Amino acid sequence: MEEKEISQAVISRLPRYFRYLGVLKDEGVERVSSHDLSRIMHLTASQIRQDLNHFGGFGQQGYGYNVENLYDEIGKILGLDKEHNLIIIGAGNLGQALANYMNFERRGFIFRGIFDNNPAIVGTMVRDIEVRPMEEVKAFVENNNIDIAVLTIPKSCAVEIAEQLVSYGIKAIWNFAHVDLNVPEEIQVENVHLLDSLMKLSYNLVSHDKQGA
Amino acid sequence: MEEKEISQAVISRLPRYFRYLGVLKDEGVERVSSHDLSRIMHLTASQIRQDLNHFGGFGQQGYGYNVENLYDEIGKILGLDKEHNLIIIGAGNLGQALANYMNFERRGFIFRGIFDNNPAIVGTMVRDIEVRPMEEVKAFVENNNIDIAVLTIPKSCAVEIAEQLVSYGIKAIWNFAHVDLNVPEEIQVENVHLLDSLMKLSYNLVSHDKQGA
DNA sequence: TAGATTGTTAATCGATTAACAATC
DNA sequence: TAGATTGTTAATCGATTAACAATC
Repeated sequence: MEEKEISQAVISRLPRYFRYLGVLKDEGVERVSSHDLSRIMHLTASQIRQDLNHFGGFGQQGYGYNVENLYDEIGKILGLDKEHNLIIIGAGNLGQALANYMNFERRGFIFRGIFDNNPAIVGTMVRDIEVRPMEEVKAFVENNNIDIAVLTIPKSCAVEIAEQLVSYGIKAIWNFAHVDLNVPEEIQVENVHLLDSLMKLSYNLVSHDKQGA
Repeated sequence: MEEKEISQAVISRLPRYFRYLGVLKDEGVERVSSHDLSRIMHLTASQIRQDLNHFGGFGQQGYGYNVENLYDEIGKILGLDKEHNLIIIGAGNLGQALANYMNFERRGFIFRGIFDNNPAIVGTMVRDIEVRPMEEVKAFVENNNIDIAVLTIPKSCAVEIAEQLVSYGIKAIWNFAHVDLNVPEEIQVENVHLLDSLMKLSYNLVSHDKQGA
């Protein structure tokens, strides 16, 4: 158990570091100092060094950080060197869009199946995979080593279905339903509450207008 | 200028308050104390009172908060009593999914148009609205009082198109492209970086496994 | 009135920033 | 070696929690 307990604030910044380092790497940049990176990313050099040092001393005094090395290390920290099998629950517009958007695949998130309880949708193809009925989820999860479920179903049934998925052995839920789930704390949940995000945008828009008036 | 400067941490919690109050309202609950609400929402009563008091004294000693009134007030704070016209830039899977998912409409976010530069998509119908070519964006924004643009385009062109949209008069951008935009600070931007969110889930999944081993 | 619960001030906690000795 | 830049400790800042007087 090398790492103690790293705050979610730090974790949330890791994918962004990863992204910027990827760009630098693609540009052929070999090394970067915390100061350089801070200018590009609009945060403080101090914060970058603090963040990275939660996971180890990746830098070298007088030199900075090796871009490719740091990129790889952060990838490993994020678990991108491992493959995760995921299924999508709910083959509506959003479920299908996520299934088709598969930059995720490139990062090790493998789309294995998609399920829906609407007979009109079951049997149709989504990205070479047939939509299966909900009754088959249990067996599918158990037989295919699925650890992530993506919830793109209405909030009215999301809480219940999440509980079922956990009982089938799911370890993590990427929740797009607009409701807070009720699962044991060892199950990882990441919420994407689109309406909340849009409301926040609305607040900032309206309150900025008010101040500018 | 009644409000000074309210932290984004507080703003981020408002939609969640709004959601829970909506549920209570639908259940016919008339009043709620900060303590009751804290138990339901899994946060402290103190935080709820602090958060709400940034915007005014909505409660009453010895009674608590009137559910319907507080719901309405938070709605107003979030700007949900006003209508916003929005357009979607990029009619791929995600753009179409968002166009069709219109719980947003119920909150005053009105879908007015959708644009794409792919000739194979231009002219097709998305939710009774024809996909228009990108050349028409400028005139459309100027003539239809559009204030929000939803970006569901590849990151390779997102930064440039965002700048153009701003020059056409867009006030806010809901950005689904996996890149940080470069717009003046008076333009409100809300990022939805799906891959970042999934990576965070991955981190928590992997690091939890490690600790449980 | 007595009990309940707010609004608000003060205390605590955690996260960010600054500073600097260590070291490449 | 001298200069650069890290890793890390200390200082600051901001956000959360606790406490309590005000008041319905």
